Amino acid sequence: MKASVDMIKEKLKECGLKITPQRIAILEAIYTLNNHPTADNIMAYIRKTHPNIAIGTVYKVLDVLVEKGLIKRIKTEKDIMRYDGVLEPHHHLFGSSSDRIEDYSDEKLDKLLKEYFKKKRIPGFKIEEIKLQINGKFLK
Amino acid sequence: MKASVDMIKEKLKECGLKITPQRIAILEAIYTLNNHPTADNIMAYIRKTHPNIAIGTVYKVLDVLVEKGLIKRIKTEKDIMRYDGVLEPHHHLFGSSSDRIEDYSDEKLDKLLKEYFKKKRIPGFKIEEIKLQINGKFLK
DNA sequence: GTATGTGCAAACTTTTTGCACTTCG
DNA sequence: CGAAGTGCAAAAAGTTTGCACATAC
Repeated sequence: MKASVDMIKEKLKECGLKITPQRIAILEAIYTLNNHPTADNIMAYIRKTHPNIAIGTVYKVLDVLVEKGLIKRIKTEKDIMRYDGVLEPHHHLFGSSSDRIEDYSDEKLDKLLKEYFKKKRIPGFKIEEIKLQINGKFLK
Repeated sequence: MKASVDMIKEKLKECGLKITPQRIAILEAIYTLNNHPTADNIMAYIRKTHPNIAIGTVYKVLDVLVEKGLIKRIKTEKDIMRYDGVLEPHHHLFGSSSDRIEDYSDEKLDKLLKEYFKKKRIPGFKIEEIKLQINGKFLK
């Protein structure tokens, strides 16, 4: 997913957020890196063009973007947060012997799950979203 | 799941780990708390009976137990690790507005998924385990 | 002009590490 | 006894916070 600066500005505006170079840079980084980057990855990428950006700002911006739903946090079993700019529903492949995380989209599977949970309710719980954590090995 | 001290000792022995009071206490805590505790939760619980246990020890023990497969780390989107003593395959319900995580077992669903992925291969990836992250709200 | 956002540095939280001492087998 | 494990305290890593200054609208 590659979003233009104009698209990014549009999105920020829709959320009622001010358009700042830092926010644009951070969103661009997430879309460009596209590999579920950490705050640090984002910093490193942005430093090239914005040498003065502060780490605190990166965290603050990421928080706001998550809050507004422009990006998502990814569940991992490390104590490092990773971010995802892909908003369309999708699943994740986790490399069991690496930090690699890849997207996995599968409409047919989603339909199957939707059907299944239409009948099968979970008592005491209202499902909002189902994501698969597919753990395994990348063959490469 | 409530494991006796003898069962715990057995498990430790099977893994080639020495049987120490600290390890027993930590495993007991995880099995008793049974709610995907954090290292801190475990500490707090253990302090009652083992006032001298060190945080460093808790982390070291947890690491070894994960490494040996006696417990698992849970993927969350917080920067705090949580642990799970249930080894049978199961899924998790995540409260979207709380830190609550509950187990969800569903053999029929597991069979469905297994069938599905028997036919549908993911190129470049060897699946080892599939876990559902079911996000939603606990009605209570 | 004013509300919002940024930079910086300090603080905080969670986890890791090193090393002397202790304990299990 | 020797290898493995523990306690302690210091440090690392990741994230959050407060406040003065800067910027978007």
